[in-house]
Amino acid sequence: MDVPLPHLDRPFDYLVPEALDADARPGVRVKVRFAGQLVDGWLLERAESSEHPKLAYLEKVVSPVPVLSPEVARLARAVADRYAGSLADVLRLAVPPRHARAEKAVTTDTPPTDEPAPGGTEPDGSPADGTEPDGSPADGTAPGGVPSEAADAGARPGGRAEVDPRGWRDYPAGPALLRALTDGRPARAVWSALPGEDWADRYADAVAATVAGGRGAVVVVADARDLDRLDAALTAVLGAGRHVRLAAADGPARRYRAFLTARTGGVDVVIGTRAAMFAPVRRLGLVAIWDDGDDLHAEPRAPYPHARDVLLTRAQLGDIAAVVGGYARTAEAQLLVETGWAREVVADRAVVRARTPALAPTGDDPQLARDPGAASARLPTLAWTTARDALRADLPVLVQVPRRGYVPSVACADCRAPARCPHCAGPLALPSAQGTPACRWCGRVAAAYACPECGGRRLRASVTGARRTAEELGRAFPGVPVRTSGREEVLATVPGGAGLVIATPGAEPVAEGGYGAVLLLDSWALLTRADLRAGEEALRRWMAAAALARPGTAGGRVVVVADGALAPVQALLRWDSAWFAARELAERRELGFPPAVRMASVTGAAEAVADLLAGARLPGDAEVLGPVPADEGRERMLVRVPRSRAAAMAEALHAAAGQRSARKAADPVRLQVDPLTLF
DNA sequence: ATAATAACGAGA
DNA sequence: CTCGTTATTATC
Repeated sequence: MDVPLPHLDRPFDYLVPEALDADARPGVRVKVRFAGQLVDGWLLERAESSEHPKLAYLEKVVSPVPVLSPEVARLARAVADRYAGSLADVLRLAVPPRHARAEKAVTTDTPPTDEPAPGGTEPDGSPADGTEPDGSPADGTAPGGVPSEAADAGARPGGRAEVDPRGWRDYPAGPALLRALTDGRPARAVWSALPGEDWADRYADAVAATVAGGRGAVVVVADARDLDRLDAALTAVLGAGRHVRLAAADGPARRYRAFLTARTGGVDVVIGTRAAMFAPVRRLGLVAIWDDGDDLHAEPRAPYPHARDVLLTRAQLGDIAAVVGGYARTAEAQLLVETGWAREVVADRAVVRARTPALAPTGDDPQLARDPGAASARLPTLAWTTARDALRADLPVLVQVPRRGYVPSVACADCRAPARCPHCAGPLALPSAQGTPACRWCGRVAAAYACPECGGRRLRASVTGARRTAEELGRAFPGVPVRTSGREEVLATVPGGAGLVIATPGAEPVAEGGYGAVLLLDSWALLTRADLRAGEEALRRWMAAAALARPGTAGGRVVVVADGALAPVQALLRWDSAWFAARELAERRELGFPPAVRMASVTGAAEAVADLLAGARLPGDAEVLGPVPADEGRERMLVRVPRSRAAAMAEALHAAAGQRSARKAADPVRLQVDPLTLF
């Protein structure tokens, strides 16, 4: 039933009239009379009998095309359960709106086929924690990992085309991963890409290996620029017409057309932005995501699923291989490695050293960094000389500057460590300019705050990041062409000669031959954000930019304007995001933050939030934190449970939301499981 | 939403 | 005890 009310989140039985018998197949959109009115719905399955005494007839089959495949239907149910949401909400994300013209064009003579999903661990009815990919390895059904070279020898069925591992040879487990894909084994990899790596080519190789074994693939990237790059790489490897791209930005007609092409088996490979995470693919053998730390992977519509988690759930449900890749590793990916669910695919340190640009921190003089005055004062000396040398060598220089608009928060005035609540480790904020700092989570006032890092007792507001203009930097290097790449206009590539490129994070163009120098400015603005992921996010952005530099042996240099003692800076200098992710995950275990635990946020009017939580039969070990004020007079509560209780918490919250909607509680409450930002 | 149903209370 | 009104609950 395509109604978003949580208490109606279950199937309903209808009679099928003779005239609709042929068209009424599982997966089609239907219209039925429900509570007196016509509503949209999904035909999930045909049955001989029903428990229900008096059934109504199906009103209409909207289109005979069974757009919802059995595999995606099962996935959508699992995703709804995980995120305390309704099946209807997930299906709205999974199946794009119908476009009649596109449908006519695609479904001339290719009816969809529904062979059963390969293998597959049945979720055995209960919304058990066992369907979760990143849970404890104790469920026993998760062999995981890339098979070793030795174990793999001779196991391969004959007659299958072997794909050249090309750049995957740089990673000891790489060739075995590709063989596993060709052999149709559900290998699971967390891939840390080398600096300078052409990630799109590597993903094209992985897809080609999967296709060579007769299976299909889904690859999700964060934005249109990455998608263009992957698109080109796949076309080069597979040839044209073997894959489709699925992105909301491509428009409804193109999107639906691509969707139907995949659904009807016209192609076996779908790439796209997060709209593609539910793409129906025949004999799906591989799901992959690039740069899973990018917050664009989080769906902003209910129930707010994250592309990484959807793909991993999909892999878990169907014995499908999974690759989670990026230059930087997220704490979530680290958890996959530490629980043994996935195996890491990383290069040897010697190879990392050979590929990494020369990386150096430069004394983060806060006075210089913060001073909005003269251009010369804005660039620390090392950054300036590094850029100058690269330009003299006729090489391009990339300057990464943070975007404006970071949330003001409170940090130690002496060492600039973000100030956290001594009680619950939430972020401190200053309610007014001269007020006492208070926790934005538990509301406690931190009157006698002392910095745990340096013992400092003074606090200051961290200022919002200021964008350097191209003109300002241009003045520092007269006569050099300056390009900008940012929100208004994103450049995909720049030519190889001397030139300055000013880019905001995520918009850095690829330079022909690599940059001679990369400058990472205003790091403190990234690091002092009031965000659980500030360190991880800073490292992710730095690595993405630094990866575009030439190797140190070819003159590539990176200067990060930050204190070299800080952990994210250390991780960058050593090009070791696995180390940082392990550290980050350990810290989150200690503080009780996701992904070490599962959290849900309940946001809405104060009474509504209290009402919902009062009606929720939460697991006994659930902690309820808050309330803290949210925007527009609403407030927010957080529920925290151990990962083993995640399914129970989601179920309890969904049921409580159902009770509320059943008695027509007006003021809405937003439920979010593992929200990206906790404060 | 809306209709069926259970619960409740006032007046006979 | 019955009727009429209101809260509750299911909606195939």
